Amino acid sequence: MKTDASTPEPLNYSISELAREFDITTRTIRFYEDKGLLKPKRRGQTRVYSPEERVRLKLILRGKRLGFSLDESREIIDMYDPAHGNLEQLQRLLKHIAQKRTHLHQQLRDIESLMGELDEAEARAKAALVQSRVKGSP
Amino acid sequence: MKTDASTPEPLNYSISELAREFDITTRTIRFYEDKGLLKPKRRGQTRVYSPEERVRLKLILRGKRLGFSLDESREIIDMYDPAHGNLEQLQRLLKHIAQKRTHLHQQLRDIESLMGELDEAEARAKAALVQSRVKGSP
DNA sequence: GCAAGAGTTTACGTTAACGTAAACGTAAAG
DNA sequence: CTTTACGTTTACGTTAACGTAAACTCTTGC
Repeated sequence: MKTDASTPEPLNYSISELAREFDITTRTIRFYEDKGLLKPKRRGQTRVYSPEERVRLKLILRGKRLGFSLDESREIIDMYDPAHGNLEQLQRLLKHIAQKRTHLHQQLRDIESLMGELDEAEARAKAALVQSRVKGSP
Repeated sequence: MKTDASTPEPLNYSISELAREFDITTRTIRFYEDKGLLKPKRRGQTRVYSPEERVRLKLILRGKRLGFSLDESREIIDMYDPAHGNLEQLQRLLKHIAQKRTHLHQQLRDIESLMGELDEAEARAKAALVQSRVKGSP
């Protein structure tokens, strides 16, 4: 049994469809291609994006939200493919993965700190707001 | 009772001390000052950084780790001070805080996804590594 | 008294990540 | 046939966040 019958995968996307979906410009998408992050097929001279390419784009944008450079996003995306074969590269890949994990852990700590501080800031603001009402509306 | 006797606060820091501690250049620190993120005192013409300024610097660098621009970091730092008095600004501050929280939640989701994917990638790599050993060392 | 070391200002250079615009091709609609 | 919509390439412009270097000041140890 082939696990299908779930998503009817639109098979392909145009550049403007992707631009609309992710709220970016076509210029941006072409720029990513220039940088080697995307490699769409061509129908004539027009770019045609497969679902896989769409996923890559999503990964790039997620990377951006985490403050990654395009090069970093490329590295991460490269971790997905069947690991370039040889043994030495696999070792490096594992190291690389470990590094990224460390990075993410730091980000987690940073976010937790900031969240807590936002809580305090909000509390102070609300307190000040009450004061301001007392003095403001007699 | 004054809650003291804990940290012997070095009282002040030179620009190069801070640069060393946070592993950045003095140029970077001066740049942040140019952009209005730091306002050290002066002893003569030399910059003198208080513990408070040091904290601001830490906040800026944490912001960088989270992919924030200097302007965003400035906004966040501004949330800490006694909320500029008037009522309307307090409302906006609260909205602003809510926005940042939303942003952080998105980042949390992104990190969780990426973590999971790193796990999978690592598993695949390790599996491939085993295969490579079997074929590689007879 | 002077060389070394730390600090300062001023200014031009650089890189990443796009924006913006010109100039052109192509296919469907009226 | 020509307008409209979408696509393409090429190229110059822009902004953020520093790097790099020159030219100068101050203090401190020898």
